[in-house]
Amino acid sequence: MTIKDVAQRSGYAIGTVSRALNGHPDVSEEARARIMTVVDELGFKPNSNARHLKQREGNEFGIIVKGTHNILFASIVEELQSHIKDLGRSVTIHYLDEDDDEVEQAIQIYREHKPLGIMFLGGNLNNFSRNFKNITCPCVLVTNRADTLGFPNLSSVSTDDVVGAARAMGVLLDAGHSRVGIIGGENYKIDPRLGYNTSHLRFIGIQQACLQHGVKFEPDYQLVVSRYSMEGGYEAAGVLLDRCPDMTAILAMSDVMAIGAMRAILDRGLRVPDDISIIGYDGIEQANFCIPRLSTIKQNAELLARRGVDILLNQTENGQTVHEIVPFQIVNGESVRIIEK
Amino acid sequence: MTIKDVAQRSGYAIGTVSRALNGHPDVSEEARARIMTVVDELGFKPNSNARHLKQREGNEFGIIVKGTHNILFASIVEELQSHIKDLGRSVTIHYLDEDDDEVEQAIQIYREHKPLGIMFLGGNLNNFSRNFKNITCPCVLVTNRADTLGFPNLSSVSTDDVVGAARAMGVLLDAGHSRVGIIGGENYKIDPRLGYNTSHLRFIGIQQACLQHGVKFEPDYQLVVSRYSMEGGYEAAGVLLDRCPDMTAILAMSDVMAIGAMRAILDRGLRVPDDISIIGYDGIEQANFCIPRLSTIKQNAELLARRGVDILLNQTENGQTVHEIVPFQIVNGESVRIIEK
DNA sequence: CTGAAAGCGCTTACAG
DNA sequence: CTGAAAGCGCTTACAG
Repeated sequence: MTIKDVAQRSGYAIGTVSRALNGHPDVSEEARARIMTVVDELGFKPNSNARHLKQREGNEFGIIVKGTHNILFASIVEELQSHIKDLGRSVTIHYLDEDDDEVEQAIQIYREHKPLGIMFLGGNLNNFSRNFKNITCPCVLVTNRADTLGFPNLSSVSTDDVVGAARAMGVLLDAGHSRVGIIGGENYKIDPRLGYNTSHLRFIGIQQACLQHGVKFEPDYQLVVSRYSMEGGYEAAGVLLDRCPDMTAILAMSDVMAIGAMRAILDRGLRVPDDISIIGYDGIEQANFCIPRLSTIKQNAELLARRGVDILLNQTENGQTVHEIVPFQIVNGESVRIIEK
Repeated sequence: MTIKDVAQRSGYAIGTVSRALNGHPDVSEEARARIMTVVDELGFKPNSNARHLKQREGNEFGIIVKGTHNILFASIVEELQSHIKDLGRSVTIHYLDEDDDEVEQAIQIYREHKPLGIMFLGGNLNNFSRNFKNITCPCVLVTNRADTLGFPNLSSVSTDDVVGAARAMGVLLDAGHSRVGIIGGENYKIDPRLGYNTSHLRFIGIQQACLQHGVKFEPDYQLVVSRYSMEGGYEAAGVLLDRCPDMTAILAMSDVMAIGAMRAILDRGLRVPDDISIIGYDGIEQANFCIPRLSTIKQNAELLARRGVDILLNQTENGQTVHEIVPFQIVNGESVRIIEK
């Protein structure tokens, strides 16, 4: 079943069928109606390989999601989809492995789909700086800053991770916790001119908060690095509990790690927040279903998505890139105890 | 950058380049080496649109995942990927919306990718019975039974949902709970000759367990239908708590619903399991990090995946379909209390 | 408004 | 073992 069958059956040439199918204006109402009838009768669906192979410019947006397990991304994707649909545009979502090179994949997608624009959910600045020059359509990086990269077609919209982490730490310090364990992601090396990765930014925020509060910060002692998962958080909390007996609180750089940490604390016979307070980061749905409810820094998924779409659309029209910061919200759950001084 | 560039630079014809690229045997070592060098130099990647357009048979498997939010599926996908890679095969994963027609999508993928075989993660029997006849490559449906459909190229591997749910209910009944609330998914209508959907099978299992234990089962009173989400479980539990004041336990047809229900119970000032016991279904990672740990029926993701791959590979070789049942495991968490009689 | 034809980047019989 | 050529199913100038 190809466009040829539709042409034959409708009595028009395949070129006309193609034009009708793609909503070109230069097709008579009569032809359009006849062709559409046949398309319905036959249940014809165009072969997207052929279409993409020939088309010089697609009419869809692309979303590249780094990591299928990232719950925050999942909710941003959902918002993204609905916003794009609201605006009458369509979109294809590409899920990548956590450790795939998202820019390399994007180059492939760019060649093969010629999207109107690409949204990246999560990204590694190293990958961008190395290869992004090969992509020339409008793009926006969501949840990471891209201003330091200086590409003329790459916008970004993100939460200020330095300030967010500083506020998270501030919550604990204000509550009287001066011995705080940190569960963080890895601060992988980036050329400092490119900026920092998310974990590193949050690290800086924590450092700043300690400085402001006049509290000593000893990463070698207080910080344990782990994967962004419940299991990772569980293990890291175990290490911290062993290493820092005087610790009264834990800051986890993501909610999933915090949830793992909570379980580890309980398994040691301690209680949250009575013995150990805990604060997470991201504000995923699950944080609100935890027992006790998790205090956290909630990234505004809805706004990140909406601004991401608007920025990208705007960029396709006038070529202007922007690097926007979206506000976060401090969620006071039940996992932080105020210490009497 | 196309295969033409590689041909030009290597001094071979594009046909030879194509054969070298695809590992055909009839290429001299010399040509292969030279071509591969050029491919590396140029960083050439074949255009998959062109490849798929022309190729009469792809060399990859396809996985179609129904629902991006399904945590059980996510872990099965992970296992699936690694098993397929272990066997030296490659695979493309297609994520679908919860309410997309997975068979219609599969037909499109089948036409455009010509996969060696397709694995479905989750599926609606109605969709299969309506359209699956258009797919003729080997397929396997994972987590649902497909034996009643009788397609000659569709295997299945699943957990016995009737027995699983009966055991879940049995756990509660054995513990002395006779007033049990059920949080279930919708039993949508299927032609009974086709079998039942997952929620319905679990419903039947619960019914059977009650019968066996000589306990009355009144769906209209005891059962609340909801979405498979924490929020859904939360709301459903609220309804049950209002409606059934003498209820001492809840069975949720999925862990995520159970987690939502736990939070709802706490928000009413009740405790798990002291006031209300709860058991889930699926055995997702998160169940083990809950506070209290969730008792549940754990589907064996690793085995479902491994058998799924083996069955599909076997089917590609000898055309035989099988419908396999994989054992589950009862996880005794901390969420079920034994009532003194 | 419509048709005929070129061509997108590959793969694959077919010769040699 | 290698090359020349046909063709996959579309889109898109180009005529008319």
